[in-house]
Amino acid sequence: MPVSIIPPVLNPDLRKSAAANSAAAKPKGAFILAAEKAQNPSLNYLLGTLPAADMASLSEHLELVPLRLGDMLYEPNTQLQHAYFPTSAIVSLHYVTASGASSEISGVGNEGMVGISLFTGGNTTPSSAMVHTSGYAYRLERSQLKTEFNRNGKLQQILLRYTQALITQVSQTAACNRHHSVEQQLSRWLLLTLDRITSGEFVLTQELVANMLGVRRESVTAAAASLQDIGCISYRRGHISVINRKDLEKCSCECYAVVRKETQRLLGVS
Amino acid sequence: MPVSIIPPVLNPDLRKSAAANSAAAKPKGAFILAAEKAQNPSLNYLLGTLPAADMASLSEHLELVPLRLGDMLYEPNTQLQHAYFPTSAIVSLHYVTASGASSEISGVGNEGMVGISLFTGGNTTPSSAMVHTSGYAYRLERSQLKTEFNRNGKLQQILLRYTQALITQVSQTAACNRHHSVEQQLSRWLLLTLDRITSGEFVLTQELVANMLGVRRESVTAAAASLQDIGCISYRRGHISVINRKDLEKCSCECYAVVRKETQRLLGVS
DNA sequence: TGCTGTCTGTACGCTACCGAACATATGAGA
DNA sequence: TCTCATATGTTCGGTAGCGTACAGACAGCA
Repeated sequence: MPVSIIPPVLNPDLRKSAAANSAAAKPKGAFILAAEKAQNPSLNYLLGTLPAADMASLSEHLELVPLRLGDMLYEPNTQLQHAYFPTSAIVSLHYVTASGASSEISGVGNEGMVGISLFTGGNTTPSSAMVHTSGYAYRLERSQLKTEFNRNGKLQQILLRYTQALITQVSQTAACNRHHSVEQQLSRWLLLTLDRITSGEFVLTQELVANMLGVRRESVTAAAASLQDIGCISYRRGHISVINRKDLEKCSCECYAVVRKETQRLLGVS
Repeated sequence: MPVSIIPPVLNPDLRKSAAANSAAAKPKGAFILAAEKAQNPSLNYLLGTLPAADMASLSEHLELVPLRLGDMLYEPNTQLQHAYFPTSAIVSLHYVTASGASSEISGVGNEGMVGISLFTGGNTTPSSAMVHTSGYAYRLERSQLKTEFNRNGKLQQILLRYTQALITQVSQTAACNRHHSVEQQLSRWLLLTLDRITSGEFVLTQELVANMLGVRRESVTAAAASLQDIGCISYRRGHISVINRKDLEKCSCECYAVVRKETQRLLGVS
């Protein structure tokens, strides 16, 4: 039953103080994607919807940090110190069972935020947050987030809406885990992830995807081979590319469409 | 694949105006449980935590309604008109797939509220809310809930904490659906439901439980028989009784304990 | 008391997915 | 260019849960 998870990477950048705000512009972060454009908070949809005035007061507290594959943003029942607003990174919220098996609860990309529990008041959760696609995120200190949230402005409004979008995604994951095949779930996962990146190609192994879905690596291999035969995707060692998005949507269960539609409706984005 | 759901019951009580506030004391509601004590908003934990002052302003807007097995409190993508705070009723939030199969996303009893999306701002959800244990709930009109929530008082605080508890339960359902056996899931579901009632006996069919878990009725029959053999539960046509709670906890996966612990931590109850 | 609808028990073949073991092939780094 | 860690391919038996079908048994009601 135990499914091996990527060994957590200690990303020294994540330990730096806010003083080292420009760290991301230095080599340590630059390796992630050389061609990546200069980062900007508004690349995150939640931050992007804030009026200029709100953003002005917030921006001095936002710290750009590079997130790398395997970085743990939080672990079960440990106090979160920051909320993360991904711009190009993608984070997986997942739960690891007592027997060591894992499964993703929800993904978080540039449409969302990691650290809901900071403003709901719980501060910790039984789940973990792991980076599965390297990139950048802006982070905000715990106390700052709480302060901003309690201003009852646009940030509170959009975070509450995002919370509902998150609940929708988690709910859909629950139903999907119950009723849909691995191939359908793989299609759903690829589509949801595709919506969070710009490139159309994923840099990840089938083993990692298997951990996300909570299935065996072999099951992912079989499903991926099937999708490749149909011509939806193509893949090679450590890479997956979506070739035909329309066909991939046909291979997915409705869960993808439900989540996407709700996310668009609630946040006005995708 | 299609799993038949109980045909939605049109509960005339739910259509009455606030003027018929005392409806619950009349025969229509009385049948539910003759021995049931007079209802009181503080039987719901969320309402129960409110300071007297907050409660005073709220209580005039709270309407006691009887909820009966099969009542639908909301359906996918339709505007909610009320938030419900169960006292003795239990509601199932569930999703019905495109092929007609259903599975529970979370249960809501006297520890919670049905209608989160009213204050998050979405107003609708892709899921449904169906009563699976008859009883009572206090309800609050949509606009009243929003007004109260935006006061930024204790109600907002406790609702945000409840939202996190809900996310925990949904997340755990997702992981449980992926990794645990029907017998473990049945045990978890019975325990969670047991925490929401006072009697120790459930009035429900195996078919209904199967719809909740999203599995076949026969799978529930087998799991229930197994639990009965062990001596955890006993059941007869339309009734399930928990005989030995400790043993039932041993038959459950850790998901029950995780949800219960988090609920207690976040709400200080259950 | 007897009828009847509904709830529960049982059986059968089937399929998807699991667990384990091992073969092959890729590509990053020496 | 070669090496080797690691990613992917393949196989095989096992099993949990599904879909279907039907039998028995309970309980509400006439």
